[in-house]
Amino acid sequence: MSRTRTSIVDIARAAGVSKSTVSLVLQGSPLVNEKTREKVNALIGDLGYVYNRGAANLRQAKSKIIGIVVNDLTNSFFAELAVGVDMVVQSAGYVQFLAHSGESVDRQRQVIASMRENGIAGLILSPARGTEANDIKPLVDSGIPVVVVVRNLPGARVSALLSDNYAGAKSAVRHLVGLGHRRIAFMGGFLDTAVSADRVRGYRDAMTEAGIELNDNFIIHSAPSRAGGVAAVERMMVFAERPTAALCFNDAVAFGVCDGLRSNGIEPGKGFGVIGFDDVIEAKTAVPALTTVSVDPQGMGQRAAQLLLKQINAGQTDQETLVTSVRLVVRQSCGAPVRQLEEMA
Amino acid sequence: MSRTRTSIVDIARAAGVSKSTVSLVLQGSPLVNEKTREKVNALIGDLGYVYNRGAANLRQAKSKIIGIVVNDLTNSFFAELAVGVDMVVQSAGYVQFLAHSGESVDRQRQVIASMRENGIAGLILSPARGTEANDIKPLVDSGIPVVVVVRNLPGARVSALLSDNYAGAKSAVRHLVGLGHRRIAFMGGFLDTAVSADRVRGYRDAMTEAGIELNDNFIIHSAPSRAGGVAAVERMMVFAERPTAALCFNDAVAFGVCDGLRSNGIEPGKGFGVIGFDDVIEAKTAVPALTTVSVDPQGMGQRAAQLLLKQINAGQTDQETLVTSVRLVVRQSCGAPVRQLEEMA
DNA sequence: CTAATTAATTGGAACGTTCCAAATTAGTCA
DNA sequence: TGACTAATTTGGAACGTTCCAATTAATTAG
Repeated sequence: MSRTRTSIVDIARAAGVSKSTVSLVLQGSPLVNEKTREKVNALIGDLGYVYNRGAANLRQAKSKIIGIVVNDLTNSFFAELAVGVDMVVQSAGYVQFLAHSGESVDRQRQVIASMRENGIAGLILSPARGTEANDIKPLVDSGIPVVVVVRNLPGARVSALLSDNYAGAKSAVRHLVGLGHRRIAFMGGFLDTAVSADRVRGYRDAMTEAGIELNDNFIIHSAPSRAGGVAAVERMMVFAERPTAALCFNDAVAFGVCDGLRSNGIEPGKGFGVIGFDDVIEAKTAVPALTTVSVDPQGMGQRAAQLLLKQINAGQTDQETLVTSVRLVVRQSCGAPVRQLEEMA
Repeated sequence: MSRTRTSIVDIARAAGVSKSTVSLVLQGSPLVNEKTREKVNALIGDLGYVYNRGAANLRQAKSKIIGIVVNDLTNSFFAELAVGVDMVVQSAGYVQFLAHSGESVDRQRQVIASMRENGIAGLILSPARGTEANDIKPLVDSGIPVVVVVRNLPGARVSALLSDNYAGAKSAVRHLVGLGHRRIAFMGGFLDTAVSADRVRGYRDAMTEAGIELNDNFIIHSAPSRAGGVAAVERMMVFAERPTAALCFNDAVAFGVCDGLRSNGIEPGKGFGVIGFDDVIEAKTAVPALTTVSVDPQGMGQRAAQLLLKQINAGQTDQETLVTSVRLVVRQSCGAPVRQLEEMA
């Protein structure tokens, strides 16, 4: 309602002191006398003053905004990741600009440009499919720290936080083999992302390692979503010799596979072993509880944020690539005897 | 890497023109000569100039940032809502500050304060449980438009966008009654939110309307999550006379109920009718596909954003409360004969 | 060719903060 | 008390934009 927002000079005038002093109070400087500090703080409350961070940034060129753009917020993996980032970012006194690229490189470029204009101090990026190092080059050239998560961006001079997809896939397949499965499928995802490629590679290597002949039909690509999982099962059902278990590209696909199996009269975890990837929250409570390779999206978000903050504070932009290890969480869907390998949270 | 970011005067100097002219070009003013415009634009590209929106806001006091805070990003309902908001906000040239309150009123207060400092032009708020009108009073008093979504905030002078929970619950129960059910439960959610209260009220009224005696045991409160759904079923199983169908607080609970039923040897949609609420994306592809009251979170986000933008542009803050109607989407989980009432997308 | 228009351009003030060097006040010691 | 030091306080000058009034250049009319 107020014609013009009350500024630092308004409270300075009211307190009978200079704007510089008020500024000092605002920054909690020890230089200022206790009595004046109190007077100023009281006035700040009374006059309903709100700090203008924009003006401050203008002068000191260090904002308290960090940007995060994810390729698909609708996927709970990324939503959790964003929550993880938010937690640490917020408690470090920063605020988070979140945008969703919807897997569109164009849109991603737009939002990154927009974030730049708004003066972000750093960026966490889960790149849209098809993103190239060049897309973020101007940003990194300008010296703004960038941390890439989940999907790598080869050639870009940025830090990256990835999960060990290869090892995760391998251990999942080994576990299925250990349960006696030989005809094991890989379901969901396309080969257009490094994540997918790594998981498939892990699957392949584990199979050959176990002395099982690879059957290319058993790698069934489909959308990395619940619907994609259903579709993969449909395609599998026409095979003469069907798989007895599947490693899925992610948990969403795995849930879809369970759905698909059931509508074909097969009970997941009984007639067919299913393993997912990511360990989203629903994995634990689903029926049957999903055996999955735990990536801990929220923790990943936290680590990404910490890494970014470190770089922001350090000033220098020495890139580092962290591959976080993953672990297989055995629950019911793979058909393991329950007594075995209980999850240790 | 550049010592200091290149500004409007840098390109002015390079182009041999005044900073005012460059500013004019930036705003696409028709006042400037075509030739100079080209020259300036070229320089802008070459020198890697990036617009400083903060400085501009300082002068013109209208930012292009809109804030959105949701109580739980992890719930896909809210994630989709945020995506909806993002879509229209982004195409209107705004950018979105998104924060997640995690149902904590304190944190919510913090992030709203932070957003204010950063000069948001408006706020979309899905309030944390326990939020009061007073919590956002300073914000609305300062003249910043606020749109409250999903949960109302009685007493606050803000616009609200709610869904007709009462009518939705009623129509769901009527449908179950029409299928011949008499012992119908309401599962999930607590009575601490208006949303929950409205849905329960709709359930009660529809029951009495149908001449069915209310059994308070059949209202089974639990966490509004998948795990809560499982828990509700467990509690139900000990009843001597069990319900034959349930209306669930939301889709997450409904999925949990399906899980719980199955682990008790009951097949959802066959032995027991299940109806959810919200219509999140997974509802369609789940097995059995979930009959649910469609709220269309993404569309709701879009409408909320449009409403907010309207208020921002109009300047005046005349509050309006919109109750959007909902519709029952009949799929498999309620046990309806498939031929009946097919979904019309 | 001059005056009157119209089209382009331009300085400087302003926005709300921080920073710096300098000034003021208070406090201490001989 | 006077000189010296420590503790506070304070004017500007920045920061990068927009806005306004005013100036200059180009065009047209008479």
